[in-house]
Amino acid sequence: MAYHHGDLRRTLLAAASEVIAESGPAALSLRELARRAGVSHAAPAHHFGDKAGLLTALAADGWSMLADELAAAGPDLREAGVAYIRFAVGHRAHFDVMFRPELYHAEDPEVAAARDRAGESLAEQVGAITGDEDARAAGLAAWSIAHGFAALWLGGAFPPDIGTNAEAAARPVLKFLFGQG
Amino acid sequence: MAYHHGDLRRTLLAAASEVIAESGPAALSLRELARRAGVSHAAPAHHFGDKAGLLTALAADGWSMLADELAAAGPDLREAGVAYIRFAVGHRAHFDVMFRPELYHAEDPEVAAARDRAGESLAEQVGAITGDEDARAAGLAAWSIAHGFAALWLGGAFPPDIGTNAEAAARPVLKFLFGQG
DNA sequence: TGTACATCAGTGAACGCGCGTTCACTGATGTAC
DNA sequence: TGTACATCAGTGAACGCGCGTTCACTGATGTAC
Repeated sequence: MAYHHGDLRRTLLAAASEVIAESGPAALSLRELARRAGVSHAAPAHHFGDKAGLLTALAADGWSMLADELAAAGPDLREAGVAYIRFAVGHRAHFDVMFRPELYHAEDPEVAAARDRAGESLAEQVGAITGDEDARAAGLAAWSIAHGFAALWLGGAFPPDIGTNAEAAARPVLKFLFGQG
Repeated sequence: MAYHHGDLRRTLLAAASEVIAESGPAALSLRELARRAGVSHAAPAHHFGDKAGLLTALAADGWSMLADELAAAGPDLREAGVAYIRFAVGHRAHFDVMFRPELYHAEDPEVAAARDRAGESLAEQVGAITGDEDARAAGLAAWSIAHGFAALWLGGAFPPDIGTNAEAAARPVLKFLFGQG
């Protein structure tokens, strides 16, 4: 192992994802990340300042990826819901952290920009299918159902016979909200 | 202060609710609870065995209260959604813990019984408004939207202009799901 | 091509802290007689 | 009414642990000349 790791920042973020996906953000310690990266225990602080700094980087990445996936889903609100759930299941650690603003610097400019970008995607998709009157309630409903499904799925709250494919399980549920069309 | 507290178990659970509502379950320590209850630091372990034991008691209380509130909402599914959200906002600590089964003994018989009771309430309410065909998807949709709204509300994810009354904000959202009737 | 130097990524020893758990104990309560 | 005894709620000292943070340092890299 060279003295200079070369890509330690990215390696530490990947290790953090693993730990959080396995045991939640509470179980995260900088020393554990250092151990996983094969690096001295003081190295993570060198890159991120402190634990909140590392989680801020993770949250920023998460909001940014979510914004990309929502934009890629196109104007179909139901597809956006599926994309939201796919993101949550596929990037569990990011999803977990993003919605715990008390764990990171939520007002960090990079985080705020990515979060706003995700919000705008959703707003456009909602606007495309509703009148202005119902737009707000429809947007909250769409967000709530996708978020709730993802959270309950990740928490293992659904009965076991729902299977292991979140996307397939989600489609009929989202269909119920947005009609059969 | 008498040597025998008299109601320490209940006092410790109440203190745990406060701490969790303020800072999340990760911030909970038995020693902090003992401090709040004005009792020696070893006393909580005496009552609950360990931290997971205390959270198990909290989860059991939570599922039981939720089951009661769902039953009290009557056969109207939309009212059940409102009751679910009211419970989450009013008993934030219980709600937080209930859906983190990794933190407590989720297979504890008392927990399982209360959780099943809540599930049966929901199933009855869903059955009352849908054919059998859609019952499953409708049930998951109803649970998802109520749970998602509650989680996003508690996480402070909604825009500030949504106000401070969760129940009032939730009604038009739930209406969007279950029709205008 | 070679040397000097600045920069900065990562080290490792040291610190103090709060935690969970253990365990022999003490004091209050209630019951038997 | 009084005494003996069992029970159990709560004590407090002690332990070892992993953590975050600090700080003087060392080794690798890149650039100027």
